[in-house]
Amino acid sequence: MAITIRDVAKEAGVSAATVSRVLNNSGYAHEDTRKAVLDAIQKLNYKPNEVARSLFKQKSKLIGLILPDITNPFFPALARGVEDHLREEGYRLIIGNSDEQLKQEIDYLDTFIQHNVVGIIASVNEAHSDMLKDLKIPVVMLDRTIENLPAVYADQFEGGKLAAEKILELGSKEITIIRGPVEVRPVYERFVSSFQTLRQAAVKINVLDSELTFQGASKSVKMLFDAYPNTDGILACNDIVAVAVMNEAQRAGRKVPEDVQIIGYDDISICELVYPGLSTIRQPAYEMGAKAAEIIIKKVNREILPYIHCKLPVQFIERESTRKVGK
Amino acid sequence: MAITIRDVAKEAGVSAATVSRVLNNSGYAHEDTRKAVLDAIQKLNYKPNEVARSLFKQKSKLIGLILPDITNPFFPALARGVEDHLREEGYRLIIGNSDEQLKQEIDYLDTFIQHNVVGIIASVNEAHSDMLKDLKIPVVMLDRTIENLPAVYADQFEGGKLAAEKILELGSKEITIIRGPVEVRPVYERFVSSFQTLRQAAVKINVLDSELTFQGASKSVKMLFDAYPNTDGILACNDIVAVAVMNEAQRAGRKVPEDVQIIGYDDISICELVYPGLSTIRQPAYEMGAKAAEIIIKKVNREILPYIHCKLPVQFIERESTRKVGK
DNA sequence: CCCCTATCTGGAACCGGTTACACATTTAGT
DNA sequence: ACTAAATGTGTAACCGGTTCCAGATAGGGG
Repeated sequence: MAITIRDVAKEAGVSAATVSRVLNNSGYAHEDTRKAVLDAIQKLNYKPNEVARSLFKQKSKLIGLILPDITNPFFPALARGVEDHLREEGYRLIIGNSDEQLKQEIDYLDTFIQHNVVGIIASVNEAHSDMLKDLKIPVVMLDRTIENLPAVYADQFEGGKLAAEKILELGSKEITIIRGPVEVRPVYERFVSSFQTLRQAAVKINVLDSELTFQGASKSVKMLFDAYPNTDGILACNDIVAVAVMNEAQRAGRKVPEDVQIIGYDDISICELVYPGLSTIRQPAYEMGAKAAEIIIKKVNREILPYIHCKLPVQFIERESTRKVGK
Repeated sequence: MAITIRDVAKEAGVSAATVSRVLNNSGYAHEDTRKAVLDAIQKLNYKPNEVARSLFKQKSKLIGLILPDITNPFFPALARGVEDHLREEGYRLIIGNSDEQLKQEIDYLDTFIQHNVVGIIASVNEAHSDMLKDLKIPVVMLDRTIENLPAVYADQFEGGKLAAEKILELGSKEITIIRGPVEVRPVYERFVSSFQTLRQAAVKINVLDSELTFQGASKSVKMLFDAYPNTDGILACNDIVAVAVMNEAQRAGRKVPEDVQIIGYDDISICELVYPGLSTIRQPAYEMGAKAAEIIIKKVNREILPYIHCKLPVQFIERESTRKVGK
């Protein structure tokens, strides 16, 4: 059906082997021959079949990406970072949403391998590490970490600490931490770090649990101000929860940031769109994705890499849900 | 390296052809043989190589998806709908963000085909239709339409009309429509429909242009209330712009919905998280994605489909950025 | 002018599946 | 019991590239 390398060979009056050599710049090819082949390729609009290539070479131009849920606004930025960087190098992305389910992760992993992907970028729970352990292709963890695997992630410890320090510095006295699911490692870490930092200060601390999703967040947050009527500072486990809290605060007639300050986590795009703008801890999601892509490509090319952990810095983004520094 | 069909054949004491027949339930296979093969597969944990299969059969288990930008919150829902439905049927997704750029669309399209994808789901501008016209594999348009290609999309005409009718019904007298980029067809259609509906009423109409992105929205909307100080109703081209408008309204000291009502478009997840909750026109994004996946699978299986256009209904979601009906 | 090497090219095997076909063995029908 | 049809299995070719190897030609040095 489609144009094959033998069609090109015939058109150029050479053998398939020669076309292949011209195509890959491998071995010798006389200048005239090369030109004839290139012309034939042009004329027939030939595009080599990646599948055949992949079968013989035992390696494709595909990278598999496993993410918890692309519907959670933190992950599209990661994915975009990965994809943009990968594209420049000629790689394509097969993507799978796992919903944090081991079964789905394994399912995608298996089929990725069946498709000869040359590398895997995964954002999965450490408890599921077994499936990634003895793969014959490189794996890079993204956002999450698993022992002995290279990883790109943001500094949760610093992030949690930073959020706590800021809210203390800005004068909150009874602080409620909204803790996300403890199974999600980075979310748990930022909680622990915030908690420890707050504990060293003379403030009251409340802890409330919440899902990370849109649906879960509004529910968990409903009773917040009934349960802790005197809370005047809130550290949310992510921006979605923070926005839900802001919503609830306004509903409860509390002014943000005058009555209650709120700090989110992630710095997803909506932060600067909501009113008041949401102060937050920024994770450089796009850069994390791009970095993971960069590492996986190096690994695929068998470059030897000195480091295996790439911890990116977070920063406090001041908007309007916290009081102005120095006020 | 990996286990091949011949390894399984040797283990089971049969030929590769027999293993293949058992695997695919094609041709005959004695019950004992079948069992021996299945045992061998189990024992060796054999997973057939999709690449080899794809090469011979000239068709893979891959579908290509081209979206403008996964970072825009409307698209992840689409993608998720596609993926979830595809997964159930054993298909995987190669994904590409185009940023509406023809060059990138073509680039992805070409490589998708090189990878033997069996179908394409695309959300691209009608002006770029040429590249999709004479493909030998099925194409389904998603969110956008192109003549003569099957498409799944939401009813923009109805959506634009609905938004206009609602805001009239709820009493706004000077209505500002924020028009998105006119090149983006569905966005333009909803504008036209709103505009036409409003024109039949005795109200003043303003039109303001804006990008659809987070970055663009806040900028475009900055001068809104200076330019149209008497506007008391706003129809935004999407929810992001609507949220930016809400932000700006509150910043300008105008109460929503008392002083100014706002209706968004899309019903992305943040709508119910912001304060006040954003009334909007809901497009069933997840369902659209799932439907597109369903159609592409049927097409791949050479089912003959009676319809080629699947227009899904939109609905008005009432939240708090509009006054209560009947008040 | 000869030999050695560098350059150039095609044939054939290979990657790991699938399937057409040939051949062998059952099973069934009369 | 004898043939015809149904069942069961292996061999080999094929999908579209890549690469090893052998053979051919050209170029360079002595």
